[in-house]
Amino acid sequence: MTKTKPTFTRFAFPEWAYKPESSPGSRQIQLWHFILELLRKEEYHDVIAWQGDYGEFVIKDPDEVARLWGARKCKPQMNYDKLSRALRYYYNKRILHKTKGKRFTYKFNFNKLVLVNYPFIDMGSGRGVPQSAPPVPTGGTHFRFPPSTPSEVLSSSEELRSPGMFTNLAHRRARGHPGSRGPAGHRIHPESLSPFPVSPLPGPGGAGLLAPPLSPALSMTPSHLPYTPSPTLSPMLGSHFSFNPEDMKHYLQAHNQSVYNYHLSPRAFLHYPNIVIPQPHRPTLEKPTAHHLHAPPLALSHPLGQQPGGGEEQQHPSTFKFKLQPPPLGRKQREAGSSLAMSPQSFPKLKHVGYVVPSQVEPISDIESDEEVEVTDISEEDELNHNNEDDDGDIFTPTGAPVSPGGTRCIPLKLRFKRRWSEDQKMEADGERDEAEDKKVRAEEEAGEMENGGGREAGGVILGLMLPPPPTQRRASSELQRATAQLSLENSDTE
DNA sequence: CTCGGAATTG
DNA sequence: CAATTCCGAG
Repeated sequence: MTKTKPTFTRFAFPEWAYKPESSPGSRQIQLWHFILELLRKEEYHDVIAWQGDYGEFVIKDPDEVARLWGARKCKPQMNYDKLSRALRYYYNKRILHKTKGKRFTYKFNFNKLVLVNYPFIDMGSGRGVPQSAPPVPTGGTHFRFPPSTPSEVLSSSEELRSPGMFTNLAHRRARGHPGSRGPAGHRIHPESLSPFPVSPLPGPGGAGLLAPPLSPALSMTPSHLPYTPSPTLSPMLGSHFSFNPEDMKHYLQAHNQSVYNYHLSPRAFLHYPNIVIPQPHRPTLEKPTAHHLHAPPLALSHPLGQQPGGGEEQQHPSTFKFKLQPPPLGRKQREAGSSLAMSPQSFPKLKHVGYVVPSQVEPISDIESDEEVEVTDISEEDELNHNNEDDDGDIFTPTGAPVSPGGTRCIPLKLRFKRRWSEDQKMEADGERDEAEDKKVRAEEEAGEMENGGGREAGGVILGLMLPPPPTQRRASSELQRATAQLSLENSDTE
C-alpha cells in the first residue's frame, strides 16, 4: 500500500550495507558487508560480536568466521590468516581499523560510512542515538533507535534483509550453541541490533542533544529530483539525500573539519559548482585566484568541467603520500623456482602506490593527520576527537546496483562500479611513530600521477550526497552555500 | 598475532 | 577491484 518507501530505514544499517549483492547468496559480497551481517545476527555471536564502542567488534572464533566466509565465497580453504589479510586491506581503505591490544578486535569506521552515506542522519542529534557501542559491552543496554518513521516496518519477508531495524530487541538469549549454525543455511531472522555507532560529535560539549526530531523527511524525498538518474550512474538512488541547507549545515557541523578536511575529497563537491568547500585551514575561499604557494591545490575552483588535462597539476606531491592498493601488475611470480625470462628491460618494481588526485587532492594541510590513531586501544576516539579529524575519511561506496529485487541469485550485472579513493597515509604511524615509516612509505610520491585516464574510477559513486543540481532548487543552493560558507568561517579560525 | 608486500584470481 | 594465497618480519 502506501509503503513506498523502500527499505530505507533509518540508520540501522545503511541499506547498502546489506545490498542485495551482499546479501546472502551473493558471491561478490564484500567482506565487510559480510562481517556486518554476521554481527547483526545473534546466532553468530559466538563467533563474532560487537564489543567496545562504536563499531568495534571482536571475532571470537576466527576459524568459524573464516569458515563462514569461506563458505560464502566458496573458498573452503579460507582461514583466518587469509581473512585477516583481507581485513587488513581495509585499513587503508579506512573501512576498518584494528583495535590494538585486543586480539581479533577490529573496528568499523562507521563514521565515515554513515556520514558519507547518510550525512543527514541525526548523527549528533540523536537523541536516541547512542552514539556508540552497539550492544554495549558493559552494560547491556541495547539501544534501539527511535522510531522515526513508524510506518516503515516492512514485513520482513523471509530473509528480507530489511533493515530491520530494531524490530525486536533485546531478546538475546544466551546464545544457544556455538557451532550450530549451518554454514549454508543460516537464515535467521533479522535481528535487531546493530546499532551502529554514529559518531556523536556533539558540537558544543554535549549540547547536541536536543536535536530536532530526526526528520524522516530528509531522508528521501527526492522531490526535486531532476530526473531520474540512470541507475548506472546514480550511486545510490535509493539513498536519500535531501539537500537542505540546514541539514547540510548540521552535517557539516558535525564533522566539519573532519571530513572536509581531508578525507572527503572535494571531488565530491565538484558537482556543485556553487558550493564552496570550507577549507579548514586556510581560507581559500575568498580568493580563489590566489592560492598555490605551497599548498596543494584544492581550491576546486573549476567546475569540474575541466580536469587536469596536462597532468601537471601536481605541483608538489604534497606532503602526504597516498597509498593505494597495489595495482594489478601483471607480474609473474617472483619465486617460481626457475627464472623466467622476463623482459630484460625489467620493470622497475616501484611501489606504484602513490596516487594523488589530480586536481583536487586533499587539502590536507598539515596536521598530523587523521588517523585516529588507535594506538593503545583506548583512546582511540576518533570521533570524539574533534580536535583532529578523528577518523579519517574515506568512504566507500556502496555498490548500489539496483538489481532486481528477486535477484538473489547470480546477477549478471556487473555494473557495479564501486570505487573510492583511498588516500591516506598510514595509520600505524601516527604522528609520532617513527619506526614505522621507513621502508617504503615515501619514495613513491612521484609516482602519483600517472593515471588519470579520464577518471575511470571516478565514476564514483562516492557518496551519495551529492545530487545533481536541482533546477528549481537553486534557492536551496544559495542557502546551502551560505551555510557552508558560514561553516567555513566558523571553522576557519585556526589561522 | 599482526602487519603488509607481492603475485594471482575472477 | 576486492579478495586470495603465500609468506617473511616484528
